[in-house]
Amino acid sequence: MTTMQDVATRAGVSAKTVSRVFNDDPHVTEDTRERVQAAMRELKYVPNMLARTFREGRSAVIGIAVPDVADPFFAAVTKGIELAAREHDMAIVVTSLGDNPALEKSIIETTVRRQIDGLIIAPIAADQSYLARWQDSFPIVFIDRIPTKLHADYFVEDDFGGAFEATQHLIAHGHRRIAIVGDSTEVPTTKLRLEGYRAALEAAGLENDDDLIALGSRDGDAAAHVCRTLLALPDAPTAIFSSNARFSTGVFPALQALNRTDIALISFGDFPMADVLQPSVSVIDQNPRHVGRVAAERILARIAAPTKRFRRKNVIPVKLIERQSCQSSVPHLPLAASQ
Amino acid sequence: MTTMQDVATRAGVSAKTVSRVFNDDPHVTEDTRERVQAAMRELKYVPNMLARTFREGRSAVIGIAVPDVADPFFAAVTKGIELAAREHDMAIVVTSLGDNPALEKSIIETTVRRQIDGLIIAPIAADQSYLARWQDSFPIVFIDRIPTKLHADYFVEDDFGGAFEATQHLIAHGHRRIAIVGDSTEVPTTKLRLEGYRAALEAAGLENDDDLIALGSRDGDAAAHVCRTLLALPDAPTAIFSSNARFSTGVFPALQALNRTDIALISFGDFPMADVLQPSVSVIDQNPRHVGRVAAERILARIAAPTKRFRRKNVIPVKLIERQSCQSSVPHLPLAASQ
DNA sequence: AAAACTTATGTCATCGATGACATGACTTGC
DNA sequence: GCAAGTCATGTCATCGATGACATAAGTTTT
Repeated sequence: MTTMQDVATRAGVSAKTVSRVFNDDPHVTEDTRERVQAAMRELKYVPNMLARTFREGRSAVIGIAVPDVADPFFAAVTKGIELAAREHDMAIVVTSLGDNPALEKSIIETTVRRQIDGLIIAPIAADQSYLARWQDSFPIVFIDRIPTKLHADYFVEDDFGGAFEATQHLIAHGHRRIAIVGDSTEVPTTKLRLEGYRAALEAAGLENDDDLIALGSRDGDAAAHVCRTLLALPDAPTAIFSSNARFSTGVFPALQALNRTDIALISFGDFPMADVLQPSVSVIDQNPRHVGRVAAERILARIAAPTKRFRRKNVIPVKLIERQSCQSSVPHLPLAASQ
Repeated sequence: MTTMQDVATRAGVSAKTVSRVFNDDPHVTEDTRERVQAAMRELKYVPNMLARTFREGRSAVIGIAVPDVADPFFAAVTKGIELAAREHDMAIVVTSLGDNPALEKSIIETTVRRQIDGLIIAPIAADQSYLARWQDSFPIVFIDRIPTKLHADYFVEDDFGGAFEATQHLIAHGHRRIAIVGDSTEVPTTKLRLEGYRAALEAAGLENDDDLIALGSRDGDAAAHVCRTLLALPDAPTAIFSSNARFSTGVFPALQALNRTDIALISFGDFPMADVLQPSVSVIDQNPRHVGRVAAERILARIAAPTKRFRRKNVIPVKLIERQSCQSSVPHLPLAASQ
């Protein structure tokens, strides 16, 4: 590793002068500048970022903590963050939190020690109060899920609105018995989506049947199982609202295996190939890349202007992408309540 | 930010003693240790990793550079690397190279300045000689594609073998006119897959029709277009070998749109939902997570034993996953050549 | 021509943790 | 009772880059 001192010796100047040349300081004669540059080239000098960032106390790194980097949703979020970060010469350190909430805190703390300049987190635990002590060291932005027991910036999708729209869409296609599948209502996101679902049913004057609320799945396979149970009910649903793309990729094959593609399906969250499945699956699109970008931009803005005030709560609108999966031939029954 | 000096002052000792307590040095009295630990707790001391790693000249970071973090294949590779790295308290810094080969070098150089301890790269450019100068600073491991103009460790899938097997599989299902779709043969991976394809045709005594070699696509959409062109040929293929999952996700919908799911399809590289499409798509599975893990383990092994010798070239076997997409009802024609 | 300023370059200290070595207190052995 | 040894703790220098300040030339002003 060539250091500035090595270059300085070679060029017959002091390390400080090399530093000046490197940083385009105008107070260097053309002659000296050229000698130093020649020395840098000969010795293939490359700055030691670690030294510089250490001195400045900042690492030019944004930490990202998501449940799973390999999940298409978070992979896309990561990409959005990366592109925005790169425009400011920032690198990203990525961590998967996994699915054990108990580990969240320690995983984050390992990341934090690296003097990151900002943290973007999609938490899995039910309490983020442990992050409070870091908040005056660097900005923290939550994505996908709102922070619990902590005040911090967040960018979440419109869970309530999206769920409402999805459910309404199913109702508009004539469905009256609509099930909701997903994980636990302890997940704030899921709770909101359930509320949106319920609100849409109520707005249409449909009754809320608890048998059709099939939450609590842990993964796609569990959702598939839940789905089979639902269809075996005496008064089975004609439509399923999957509250999360992760479960949709379990539910869809289950319907297919049962040869029940007549059951309508709508997914909160787009997923790969959803548009070419048969039937293609209608979804509420969350635009993960955009979520990543705005979260990164907020981090960067907060770094640039630490005292400026920003809107803390940010809800990103979602968009219904209509495909085929809700067009099953259900007779258009009159709604129970009048229009 | 509390420093060791702060803790030291609080506990009435020197910074060095705090360092000793922190690093479990036995030469500290129980009494002092407790006082220091109390001070650490009160001041919420957290070590400054940047200072430590700067002093040691290592950053405890593995750099990862892939064409696109959001691509499911590389997202899975990344996850594999992350899990292996975490076991050694290493973090990962992820970078997308994009699709402009001219930018590869500069993107990598920005990453390298951060004094990474190792680099895992899936290159996109046709020349990696620029990496030579880094090789004695830290280990470099190539994945997915072999290095060009550089000697370095690599872990690649069995491109030739997988392509051979895929093509053979199509032949075994009665196909005689088999097209290959993919990107440019300038990509080493694609070149090898083309060779595997050709070898399989030859082994079966089938002639090689250049009209069926439809390489050069840039993305899924281009592949879809190529696919339509192929099917419009007077003597159209009955089967398509997609040399890359990225293109399969373009080809499949194209076949579907044309209502030509009778055309057999096999993909080099599994992709999300391939198993639930109709027909489900047979693939050559590359096990990206495993690729990531072994690459990371090699980096870690090289860091631990810099002088040890390792096998540089590593070919990871691939596995044919048979699904429905090759079972189209093509009459079993006799092979042109005798068995 | 002396004072005042400008300009190129150098010296030193610093960021936080920690190795190398020093010091001083106390113990052990003969 | 004193040399040698053990142990807790401290001091200093270091990693590489760079701000603050210093110096030594040359230039302008009066």
